[in-house]
Amino acid sequence: MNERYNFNEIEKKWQNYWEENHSFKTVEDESKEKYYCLEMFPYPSGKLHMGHVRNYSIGDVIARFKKMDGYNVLHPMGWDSFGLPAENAAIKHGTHPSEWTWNNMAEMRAQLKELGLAYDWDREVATCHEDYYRWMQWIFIQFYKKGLAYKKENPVNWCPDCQTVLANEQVVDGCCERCKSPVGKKNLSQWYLKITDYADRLLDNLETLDGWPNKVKIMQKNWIGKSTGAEVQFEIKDYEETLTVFTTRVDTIYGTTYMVLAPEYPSVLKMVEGTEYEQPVKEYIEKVEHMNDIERTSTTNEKTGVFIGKYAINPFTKKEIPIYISDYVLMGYGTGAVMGVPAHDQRDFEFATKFGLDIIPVVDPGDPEVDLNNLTCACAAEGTLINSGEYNGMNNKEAIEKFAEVVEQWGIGKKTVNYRLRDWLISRQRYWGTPIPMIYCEHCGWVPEKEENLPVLLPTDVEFTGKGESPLTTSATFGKTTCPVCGAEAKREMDTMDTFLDSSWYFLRYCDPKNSEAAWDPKKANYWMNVDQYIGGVEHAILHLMYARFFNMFFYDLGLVKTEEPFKNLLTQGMVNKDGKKMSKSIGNVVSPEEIIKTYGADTARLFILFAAPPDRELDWSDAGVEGSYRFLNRVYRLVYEITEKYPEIPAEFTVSGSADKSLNYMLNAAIKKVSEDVGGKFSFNTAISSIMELVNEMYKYKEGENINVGLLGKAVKDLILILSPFTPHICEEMWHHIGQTESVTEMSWPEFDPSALVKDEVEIVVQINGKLKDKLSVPNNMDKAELEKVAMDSEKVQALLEGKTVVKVVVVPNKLLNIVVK
RNA sequence: GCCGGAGUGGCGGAAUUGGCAGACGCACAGGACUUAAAAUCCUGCGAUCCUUACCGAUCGUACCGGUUCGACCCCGGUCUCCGGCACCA
Repeated sequence: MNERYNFNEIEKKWQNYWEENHSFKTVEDESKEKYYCLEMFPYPSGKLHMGHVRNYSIGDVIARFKKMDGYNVLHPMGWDSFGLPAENAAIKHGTHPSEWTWNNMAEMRAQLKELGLAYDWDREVATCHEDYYRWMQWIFIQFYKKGLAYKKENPVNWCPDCQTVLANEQVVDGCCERCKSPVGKKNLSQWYLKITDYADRLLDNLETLDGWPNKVKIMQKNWIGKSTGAEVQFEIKDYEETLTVFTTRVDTIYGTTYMVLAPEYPSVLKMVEGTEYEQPVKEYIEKVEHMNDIERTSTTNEKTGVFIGKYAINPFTKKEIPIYISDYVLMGYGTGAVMGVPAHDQRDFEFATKFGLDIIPVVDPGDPEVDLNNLTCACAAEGTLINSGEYNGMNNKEAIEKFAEVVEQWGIGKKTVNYRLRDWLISRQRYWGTPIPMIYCEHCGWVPEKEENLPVLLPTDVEFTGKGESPLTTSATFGKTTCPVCGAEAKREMDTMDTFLDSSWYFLRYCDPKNSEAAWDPKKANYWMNVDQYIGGVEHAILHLMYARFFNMFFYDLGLVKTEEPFKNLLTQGMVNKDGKKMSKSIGNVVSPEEIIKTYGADTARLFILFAAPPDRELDWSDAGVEGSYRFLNRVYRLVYEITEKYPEIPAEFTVSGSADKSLNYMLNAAIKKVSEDVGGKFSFNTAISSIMELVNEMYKYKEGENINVGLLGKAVKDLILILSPFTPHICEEMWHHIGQTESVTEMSWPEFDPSALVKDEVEIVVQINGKLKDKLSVPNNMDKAELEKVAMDSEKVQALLEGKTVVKVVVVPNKLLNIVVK
């Protein structure tokens, strides 16, 4: 060990050591308790950013700690390597997406290794590798076989200029992010996964996820958006068809004064055909078609709509009510038809006001401030029914149940549940993704590729123009095949899968990454799953984390995994900002991990990022703060160096005696305890580090004192290195070997604290008068209440302060505090 | 609009969950070492007041109120900021 802390040399040295010794290789071992620590794998964009560094530093501390704590730790890393940027790079630079991606992965892998992350690199997976996407295709076919994958024509985002479908994320302010032209809707036949079949389980299971942040659970709950209500059928006057509405407020049905359909409602055109309403209705539908989602769903819009010339009949009042179409009703939710109750729904109120429709109050909240005959806005409050025939006086909550029963008896409706959650559109007109392993045959329709023929490989003879359909269509060979059922000539599906599918099961592939017979061996998955700790950005709170849960439930149903939920505990880390703003190229406040590692080393970068803020909070990057972390590591290094220089022989046996010894021993054991708790479960890395800093300060003080107990000091050095090692592994490995250890610090057991060292001989008691701090007393530990009270009352200071006062009461908390209440 | 979360020194953040508010670090100021600087070490560092100074006093965890011997912590209300959902019937 050098006199000076040369992080460059040290870090390379130990990274090579770990690699050569396969220090983090893991195999299944039934005799040991397992711990699966997982961080969200990155998209190989080319360079690591600080968000990655934070994410992986957190995971690394946990993984290293758990390993030292005796667990068999699985800590893998891989690449979410399919996706659009590779294709855009191909268009821009003329490189193949594959080349671009693999180059990036190599570069980022090197950066991850520079951070000294304890991964089992033998388990590395890349979703763009045929060994991976082969099983992705197999999984898709299992979905298909269970009836959970289907093809359907639906309106999707369409850029007329680029001639392609766009993902929702690629539509910015209603325009194509690449060419800026307005995005429209187009009906396309696309593949969907029936995630809605799992809506209830996805929702109900949230209750069991005790180890998840509440915030994420609520976000998923909102996203699933379950609402219970009823469907009710309305007859149409002089027309044979009926219309069914969905409502959560069937209790207000007597107040229904009109009906609205979504403009896309299938039978609207038929209903107006040949009437004077045909023209205006068509015009309105066309206008709505040209609106993007932002325009259409804005709540600030004034209500618009068109009367279609027909009347529905309210089944309860038998009154005729006019039927409109309006863009505020969405075809994709409920039935696409809504009963308009202006008195009790704000949207309906606005619509009715605009079109001069009746507003009939049917629920009286009994609130004197609400003038039911002169409403200025809809009244959504609970109350009793009025204007509701025989049901007047009934509580409206009861009426919800009652009316649902009534419509069911009449055979015109039933209680139903609706979800905001939609089926998952997984088709992408892209090249760089998993080919959907489906084949279209004239005779047999859509059939899956035979499982033994997988993978359906991505062809290499394709062009990337950024225009037209999927680049797969430009391949001379890809599309032509034969039907797996009848053998006739057939065509392959040209679309690829949404990359969110790839990332929905990678945690299972890590359990058995090289399996060529199956996606994974359930035995291995049963050993490792579920993930004990998952760590990643909160931006994945809904999509990724819900898709992965959906997949895992499906695998559970197939008997491929033993738990429904894949992630037992979840930690969502906060963003890394600079000067209070998100780091971004356009603002120019990006701090690159590369530079920091070059200037200060990986250990400093890791330490700072863990020390500067609790993991789930935002972290503001501070150059001065990094300096501070660097200074601390230098301080530790110097401490160890100086001690070993001065005391080449450290006795193994020693006794703790004298106040200085006791104080150091106390600090040492307190730090071990604190770090164990903070890293082991609370994930409060910042306070763990601060307790190590306190220990280091104490050791410096002790070292300069008299009567040095070399044995004790040596023990402190040893434990200090051990408890610091999960945070800053390189420097600790260096110091560990320097103090004469021959095994890697990563193979060591986590030190245990000695509870007796934490028992102080004397404790400080706070003396309060009327709750205000007045004095502090040093008394023997565990002094009993009565004696404590006596000692306190006898103290000069208290005596003086009590002059002329009457003591009403004395509250004593042993070993802590004493409060004298006076008048 | 609905649903969450948060508000503590100049800054990042602590506080065993009702018991010394401000640990640890950063910044700043003063000092030591040095020809000098860097590095390092030592001291101070919530506000106001009193005092020559030491000692001390009062206030202080967004704001107002409550419970309690005692409140950053519990309860009621208000404000601000952040996040999610949102014409979902």
